[in-house]
Amino acid sequence: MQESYIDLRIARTKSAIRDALTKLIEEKGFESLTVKDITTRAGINRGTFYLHYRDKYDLLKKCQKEIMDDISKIVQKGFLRDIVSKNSATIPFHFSVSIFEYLDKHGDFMKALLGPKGDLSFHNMWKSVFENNLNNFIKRENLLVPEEYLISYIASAHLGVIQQWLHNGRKESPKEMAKILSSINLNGPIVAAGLKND
Amino acid sequence: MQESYIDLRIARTKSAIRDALTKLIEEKGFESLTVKDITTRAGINRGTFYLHYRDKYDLLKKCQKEIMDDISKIVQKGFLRDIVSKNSATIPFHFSVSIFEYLDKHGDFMKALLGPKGDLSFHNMWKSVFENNLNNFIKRENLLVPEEYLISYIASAHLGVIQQWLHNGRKESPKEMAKILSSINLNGPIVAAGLKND
DNA sequence: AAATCAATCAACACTGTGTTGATTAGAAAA
DNA sequence: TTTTCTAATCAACACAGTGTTGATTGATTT
Repeated sequence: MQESYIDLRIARTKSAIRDALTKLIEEKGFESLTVKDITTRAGINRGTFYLHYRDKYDLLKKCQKEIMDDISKIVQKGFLRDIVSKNSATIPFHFSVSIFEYLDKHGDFMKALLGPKGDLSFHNMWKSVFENNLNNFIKRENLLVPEEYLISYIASAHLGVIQQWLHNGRKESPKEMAKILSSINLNGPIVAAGLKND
Repeated sequence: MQESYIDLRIARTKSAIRDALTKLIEEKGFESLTVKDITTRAGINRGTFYLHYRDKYDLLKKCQKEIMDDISKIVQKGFLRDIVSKNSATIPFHFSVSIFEYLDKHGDFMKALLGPKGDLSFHNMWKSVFENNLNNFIKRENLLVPEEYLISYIASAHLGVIQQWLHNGRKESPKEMAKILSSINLNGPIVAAGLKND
């Protein structure tokens, strides 16, 4: 079996483009960077960029799609496991760990895109992932507050913690982070803040 | 006392520009819109725009600064009240109501800027407001989780609920929204979701 | 009614875009 | 190795939007 479906030149060019993209997003933010910036940084001709991507938005979209496809697989795995275990009393801990492990693996790119100069639509994709997941676990009969606000609350909170973790340089392990999240979720932020002895 | 410090023509032009900005952000997002778009929509000459703003970023910055100045005043008022009442056991309810009332008053602009096609730096400004406020209320001795993650969690969660509320057309009253937030904060999201009887 | 100054308009150079066609060079296949 | 591909290069193009200029118009103020 021949493995040479990809030309080495293409692989080199593409990874140079994506490395340049990651760095430039952190430096000046996605909207401020130009195709010229990317190709200069990547050390390739500007025309070459257009052989692979329609424009900088197309590049970003393709990078993000790869990420979200991976995440879908992780979500599916977690979903199957939960069907088996039938334990939906808490936001699944193992799913949470898997997510942090994935984020860790793609740390630089994630930090750039989920950071303060990142891409808002990518933020929203992540929120949607959490929102969809929450829909599978919420018991609609017992809600103390409107479902939509509860879901927004949790999804945004989780994204916020992830962003903070990426910003801090990912010092805590994925397991530690999952524990922190589940601790706040279970006790509630007020108890976690030590403002109420429950 | 003469009130005519501002020329009517300037006032008209500026409000036309800001109305156009609000609508265009909702339609195509801030980054995609051009100065030409704004002036065409506002019915003014493109050159006129540059008499008032350096570029579209300057316009956005000035709009946002007005908002954040107002918010600072609201925060200060709340802070003074809390010094008097000494009741810091909960995230202050009245502060929360004031914020929702302010957001309601500037609903269209807020929805545009805090929405999915809005401006990330404005999102971050709001998060900072919440984070700074939380720093005044957290008891650092009793924390169950690292302070920074707890703060990120709450700040992001609150912004998320606000965004959802703006997106939904602000159907609930500011008081209702403040109640919803404090309910989740006090009980914790898991209890609020009916997944644990506490 | 006169003075003031915001707004208009046309023209300018400049930067980045996306596409073209001819050429070069490096990877794959013989 | 040599030959064959084809990715990458390069220069040139029209086009969009930018930010600035100087002369002119006209609404508002005094």
